[in-house]
Amino acid sequence: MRDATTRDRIVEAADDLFYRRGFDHTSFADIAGVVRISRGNFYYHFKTKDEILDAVIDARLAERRTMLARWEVAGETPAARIRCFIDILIVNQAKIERYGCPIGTLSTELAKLNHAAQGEANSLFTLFRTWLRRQFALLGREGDADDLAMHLLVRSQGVATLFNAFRDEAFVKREVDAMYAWVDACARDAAPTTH
Amino acid sequence: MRDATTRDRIVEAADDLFYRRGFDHTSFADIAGVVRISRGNFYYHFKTKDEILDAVIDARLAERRTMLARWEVAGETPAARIRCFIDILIVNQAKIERYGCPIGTLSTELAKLNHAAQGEANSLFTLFRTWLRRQFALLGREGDADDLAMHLLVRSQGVATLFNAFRDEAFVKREVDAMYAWVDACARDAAPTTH
DNA sequence: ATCTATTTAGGACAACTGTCCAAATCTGTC
DNA sequence: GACAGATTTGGACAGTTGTCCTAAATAGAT
Repeated sequence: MRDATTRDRIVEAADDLFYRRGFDHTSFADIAGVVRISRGNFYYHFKTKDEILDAVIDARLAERRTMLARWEVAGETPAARIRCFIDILIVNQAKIERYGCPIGTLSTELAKLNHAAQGEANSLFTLFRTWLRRQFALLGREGDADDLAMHLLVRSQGVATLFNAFRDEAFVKREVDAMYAWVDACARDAAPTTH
Repeated sequence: MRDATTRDRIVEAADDLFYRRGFDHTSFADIAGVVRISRGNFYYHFKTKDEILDAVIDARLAERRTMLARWEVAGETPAARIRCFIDILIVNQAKIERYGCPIGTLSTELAKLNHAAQGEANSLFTLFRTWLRRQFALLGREGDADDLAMHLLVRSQGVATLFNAFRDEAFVKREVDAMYAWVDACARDAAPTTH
């Protein structure tokens, strides 16, 4: 806790490598090579590889939390905030094309490894799910806000997976536009001021 | 090619283990344990682990091809055939809940490993994409058949990923019903016999 | 300048990895 | 029953893995 720079650099490098190569396929040697540190030095900061994973998940949680908070204070409408979420697919296009969604691919990998940190990793999903649910509720869809949140997660995850496979930017644009239209339709259905 | 039983048993066991644990995390020892074979025997049937992966992908391609052909001869409408695809999420519910989609998770893993067989694995996606595209065209949506096919892949992939994370059967049922309704709407939009 | 606690380096350790080989075993034919 | 080819065995191999320990280096306070 005293000198956090080395520990933070380890977490930062592990975060990046876990994303790009996967948790299991990233070795201590890989991380050490990036941080320029002795392999044996890890044990001082983390007792096991799983502890590094926990720290990486915590870092991702904190980062996404501040990102969501930033979207809140913008003073925009709930629909505009939801569009910020959809825009992740555009903003992070290059990385998603190569490595997929950082949250979805980690969750998938840990499920296959039957890893103890599955629940921790899924709390990343839950963070977005809860945030989206609140936005849909503010939109006037209190009744099915959670279903709508899950539906949007479904579509963003699916787009990320297939973009990673086919690497077709036009496909992403089409799907993002369709998600925009879907959010607008959600808002329209909520306001009973029909023609 | 002469005596295929041992080779086939290796491919079958590898197929299962690659799905449940992932390709990278499955060792020769794991497969040998299932097939009850000496570790050294692999080299007689396959020179490298990558050759086993190729054989597994070929086996999956053949299996899915016959499955799609079976859905064709049923004499059903294109919409009914598309529903067969959606029903995979219900029929294979237990496995998808534990291990995700066999095609999507393999594609994702090989992308992270930057593996040479990425293209081979993606041909599994292409198989379904092409088949769905044909069904949507038969439905009268020649113009955007491929977009509709990709959209359905998006949603099934997203549902598989999030089902694997949250393990909520009611969520799958909701999303499958929504996909049913979406297919019906596609058919309705195609036939210009509006009210 | 000395002492103490923190941090790092370098390597030992056993287990496991994919690959590869020589010897043994099995199988079917003459 | 002997032979030849196909199949399998068990282990060698060099490399990598996560873990762990001890000694050295560093930094800060006195």
